[in-house]
Amino acid sequence: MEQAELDVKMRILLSAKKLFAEQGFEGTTVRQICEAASVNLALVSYHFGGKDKVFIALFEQFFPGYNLDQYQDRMDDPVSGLAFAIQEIISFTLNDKELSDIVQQELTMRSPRKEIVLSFLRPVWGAIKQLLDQGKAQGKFYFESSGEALLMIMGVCLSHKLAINYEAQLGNIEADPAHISQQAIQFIFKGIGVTMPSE
Amino acid sequence: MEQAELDVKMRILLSAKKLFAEQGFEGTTVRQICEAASVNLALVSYHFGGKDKVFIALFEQFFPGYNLDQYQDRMDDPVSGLAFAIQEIISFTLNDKELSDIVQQELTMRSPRKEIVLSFLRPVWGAIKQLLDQGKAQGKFYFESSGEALLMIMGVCLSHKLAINYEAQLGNIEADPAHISQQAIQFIFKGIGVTMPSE
DNA sequence: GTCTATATCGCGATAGAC
DNA sequence: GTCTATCGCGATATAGAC
Repeated sequence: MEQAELDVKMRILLSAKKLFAEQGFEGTTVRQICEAASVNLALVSYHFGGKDKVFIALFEQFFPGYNLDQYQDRMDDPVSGLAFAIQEIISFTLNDKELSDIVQQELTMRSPRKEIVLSFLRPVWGAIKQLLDQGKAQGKFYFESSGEALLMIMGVCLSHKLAINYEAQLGNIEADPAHISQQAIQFIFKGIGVTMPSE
Repeated sequence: MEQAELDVKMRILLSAKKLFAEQGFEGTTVRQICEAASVNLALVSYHFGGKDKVFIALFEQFFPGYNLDQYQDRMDDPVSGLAFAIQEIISFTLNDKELSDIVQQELTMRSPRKEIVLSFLRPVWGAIKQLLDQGKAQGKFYFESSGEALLMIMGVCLSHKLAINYEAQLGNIEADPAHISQQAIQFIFKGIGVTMPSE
């Protein structure tokens, strides 16, 4: 009956992810999670050991586990490596909007869960910072400080998530992932003085 | 004794702002607010009518009430107007980090408080969108869609708030408001193809 | 206006039957 | 592994003394 167990655990995780994203961790009750998952109230504690543990399990289960080394060959050149990384990040934020909403929520407060989230994020941004430093050393990027450039890049990568709040104001915005990545890469490359690679 | 009343109300508001920013609205209790404000537990209900009303009062009290028309003359030229607006927004997010953290939290979830927050934000971004459209019409800005450009600008304006999470990784970042605005304006202007105005 | 005391509720967690 | 029933706590809000 291991299939059954995985099934219940997964249903809890998926419901929790959805509800945490919509209402925040504190704003979500175990009762809501269990109702949404069609699961008995006691099973969150039984399977995970409490609401906090569900949060951790969420990231272990759904945060993309790259292993950025796996893409080492594509990361060799700073320019195409940066383009690839930006596209991967935007792809993740579009693919799992719930988890990336949770990330954003937790990062803006001093929650006890912040360190968990950061432990998953740091390697990703670290790899990009490295690309920026390499690119600058090779004379391919133009900025004063790679830390500041990285911040702006983070902002642009996350900006499309703001769109949902301003739909009426923004006019018709293309929702296609490839297009969004493309726009972001263009904007960022202009910002750091790179001419677009010819694919 | 009106001075005393204002004093208690203000102490409640300031404590609530701080705690909401740190812990989120749902993660903060009325008890915590009252303790931080050195005020009796019953006074939040007495003066504001409940925790939710405190949230609304927060924005009415602390959200910068411009009246962007007030700066109409500085907004006449799209280029200098945009630079001015970016600087004002970053200035606000640096000046009241708590309120801008609250904004960011509420925007990522479907909270009942979201509409309140948006009603304060929409005029600001609307004015900037107008600048973008004007600038494009005058051949001063280069982007495909003003909606998409606005999103990236939002992202860059908010990006410096991410810095606190990655201090160790970013290296030494200049914290001076003028410098942060300057960097953001430069990056954005490059992104939309504007050469820096000579002050 | 401010306090204490308390009503009422909903939370997370668990004991124990099945 | 799943259920019901419930414990114990802490939440918001308020009644009523001062």
